[in-house]
Formats: sequence, structure tokens, C-alpha cells
Amino acid sequence: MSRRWIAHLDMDAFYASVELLRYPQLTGQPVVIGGGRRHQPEPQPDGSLSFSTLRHYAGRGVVTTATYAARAFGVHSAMGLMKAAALAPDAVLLPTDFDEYRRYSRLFKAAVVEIAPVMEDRGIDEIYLDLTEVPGAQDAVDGDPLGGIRALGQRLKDAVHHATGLSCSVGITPNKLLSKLCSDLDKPDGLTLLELSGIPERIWPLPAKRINGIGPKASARLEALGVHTIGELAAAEPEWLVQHFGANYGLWLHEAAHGRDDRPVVTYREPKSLSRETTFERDLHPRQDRDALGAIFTRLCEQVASDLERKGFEGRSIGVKLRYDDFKIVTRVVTLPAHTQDAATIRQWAGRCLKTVPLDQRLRLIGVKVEGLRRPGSEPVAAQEPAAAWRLGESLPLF
DNA sequence: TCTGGGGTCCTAGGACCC
DNA sequence: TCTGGGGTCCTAGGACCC
Repeated sequence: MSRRWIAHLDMDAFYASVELLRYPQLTGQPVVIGGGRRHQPEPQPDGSLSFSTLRHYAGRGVVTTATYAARAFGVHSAMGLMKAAALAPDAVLLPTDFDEYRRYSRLFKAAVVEIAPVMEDRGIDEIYLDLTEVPGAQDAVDGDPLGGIRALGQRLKDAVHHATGLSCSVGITPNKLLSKLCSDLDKPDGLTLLELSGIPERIWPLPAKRINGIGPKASARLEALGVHTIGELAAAEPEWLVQHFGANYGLWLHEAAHGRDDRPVVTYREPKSLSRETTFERDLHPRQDRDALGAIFTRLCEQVASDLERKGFEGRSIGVKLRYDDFKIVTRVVTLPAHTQDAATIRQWAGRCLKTVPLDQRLRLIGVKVEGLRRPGSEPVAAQEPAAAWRLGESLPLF
């Protein structure tokens, strides 16, 4: 009988680290990734490169990633670049280059699946792995029952470094929830192993918000209730949590605090929606800036349509999203009688959605979304000829 | 000079059906 | 004058994640 071992592997300061491979002269310096293309390094007559710094940044960008040297100034992901500039004016600012990060993402994932083929993609820079059946995972080494799994974790890290030149942090535990927590415990370049018996010592002292799924809102409510650490959350009565957070979330909080999680590693998921949105350089008024807004709106529809075609989907619901200058968000969605992939159709229905929304306030963002995706040609059972549907369903409800 | 862009999942109410 | 218990689909908003 084999013990379940799940790894969470998280690349260290991923975007920034990829940029440092390209510009090794920046190693050790505070570097921030974010903003638009305007901050491309410029070649100088003497052959060197001139980098932008945060000092003169003006705009609405946010920090995507910061090097550890920049983090020492208090800069972190999702912080506005203006605020980051106030904290670290001399930090180098580099534009995001998603194509390059995707290339490195493919490289590290390809290296990992050579060793551990059961991989769940959690974005460009992190993955879960089910190591249970990987040869050697269950072996003892020199009398150490965890020797095999520890060696496997090190092999994964070595493979990532060999394939990319980059470091990562790995947590290995019996489930995804704990592994995610553990990959963060020894960053950068960490390898953390935890058995269930280690939960009180290693997990319970951590702040509750470190749990994946406890965000700013839930964390603030817990604080207000006097619950700060995961241990305090674990000590709370489930009934009490249910009272304050609802049956679903309340019970989940209790399970999570005790490190219980039986979610499988899911190797593939069909996408459910596809969207494009953009924040304007300055807030636009629905009437005064009607033409500019219309052009942007049409372009977003065309981009969504081309994304659908390129990825091989069509969708049945068309939605819009507006963010007003006061950051309030409204959404509208309408479901069509048939699936579509067509830019003009998307534009038409998105336009109708837009007409049902208050337009007397300046806008900061607009977005277009398509939901209810399917692969073209895959007729749902209900739309097929009745006899065929009956055969497929064997016997439909008797009503 | 606050606060990007792309997603998932949950809740809750109403329409509609049997 | 009013009476039920499902089920599904649709829509809007919100929390959360990377």
C-alpha cells in the first residue's frame, strides 16, 4: 500500500528570474517587471544597455513580479507601479514579455513530466504533481522512510534548473493544500517535506490567510472574530464557522485548518470562458469618448473571436464588463440560441449588453467575455434527433 | 498621482417545467 | 380568496487565484 505524495512546485520570482537570464548584469539589483512596452532597455553607443528606472514612471500599471532585492524595499506583486516607484525609485523597470515566460514555462514543465507525468497546470509558473506512483517515491533510503520522496523532490528541482537555469521551491505532503503551503515555507530554492504529524508544529503557527482560498475578505472577517492563525482556526467549532461563513465555506475552513484535502491532481480541464479586457490610459466618458470607446470595444470583440478560433472553441453566452472610475464593476451577459465564433455576432450581442448598463459615469475598463464554450460540431444530446437522444440517454426521465 | 488581465467557483433569485 | 416539491437554466455579483 502506497502513501499519497503530492508536490507543489512554484518557480522563484519567475518573470524577474527569466529577465535576469537575459540581462545577467542586473543580478542582485532591485528589478521590477510590469507596465507597457515603453520601458524596453535601449542600446547605447558604447554597446551597453540603458534601463528605465521606476523613478519617472507615470501610468496605471501594476507590479507583476519583483526580484528579491526589490522586495526588500517593500515592493510586491499587484502593487501599483506608482507606489512601487515611491518605495524604490532606483529599481530597474522592465516590460513584461509573456512570450518569453511561456517559453520557459514549457521548458520547466517538459522537464518535470519526464520524471513525474501526472501534472496539473496551475498557471505559467506553478504546478501540482502526483508523485505517489513515481518509482522510488515510496522507498526508504539508509533507514530513512522519507529518503526516497526527498530524493525525488531534489531530482525535480535539479531537472528544472538543468532545463532552464532557474530555481524553484517545492512542497511535498499528502495533499495539494498542504503542499501549496509548504512550497512557500522555504523560498527561494526550497524543498519542504511534511507529514500529517507535522501540522501542529509547522502549519498551525501560520496566519490563516496563507491558506489558498482564504483571501483578503475572509481573512479580515476571521481577524475581526479573533482568529489569526491556522491553529486558532483549527480550534474553532465547525458549527461556529458555519454560522459566520455559511455551510459550504465554513466546513471547508475547518477541514483546511486541519490540513484535510482529498482533491485529485487534475491533468486537463476544458476551458469554460474566454475573455479580453483593457484598462484605458485615462478614464473615458461613454458619450464624450464614444468613438474611441466603440473602436476599443470592437477590437476586444475581434480579439475574443480570434482567440476562440485559434483555440478551437465556440461559445453560447456573450458578456461585457465595465469598471467605472470609482472602481465599481458591472457585468451583463446574454445567452444566444446557438453557439458562435463570429466577431460580428459577438460585437452585436455585446453591444446589446452594453445598452442595458448605466452609462453616465466615466469608465476605467471595458471587457468582453464568451462563456458556455464547446468544440464546434459537438452537438449536445438534447439538440439531436429524439430517437438518438433517447438511445444515448438509455431512458430519459418519465415526465 | 493608488489598484492589470485572464480565469474559476459560489450564491441567490426568478423563470419555467413536470 | 390559494395550495407543493422538485429540477434546470439564466443572470448578476462577488471572492479568490495566478
